[in-house]
Amino acid sequence: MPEIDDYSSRVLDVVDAIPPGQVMSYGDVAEYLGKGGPRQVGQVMSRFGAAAPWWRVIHADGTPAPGHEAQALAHYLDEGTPLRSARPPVRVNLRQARWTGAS
DNA sequence: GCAATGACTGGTA
DNA sequence: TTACCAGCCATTG
Repeated sequence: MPEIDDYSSRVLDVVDAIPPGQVMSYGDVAEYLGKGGPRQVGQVMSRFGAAAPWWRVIHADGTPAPGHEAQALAHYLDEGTPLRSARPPVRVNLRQARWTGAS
């Protein structure tokens, strides 16, 4: 198990705070933290994503993490996340599902 | 210090 | 819709 540094810890904290049925883009998370960038968030998710609801963090175009599309889709259907496309390429409707930190 | 790399993004064709 | 490109930022060799 890799050690979790402070930045990664914050990223996971935000991801964990995303309510079911909603998502955030990598860029959104980075902007929310006010530090680093989308690539940094992605790197954290690749390392520690397993310890958080990674399927709620997707690309700006609504597509989930590569290599986990089927898993992500299963969670979306289970949580009722608004989908624009329920089959590959799987795409979440960010217009509705986007979570900015406001409850 | 430089170059390559990656679960990124937005624009253009 | 997909494909390619330039910009972006931290990590790694």
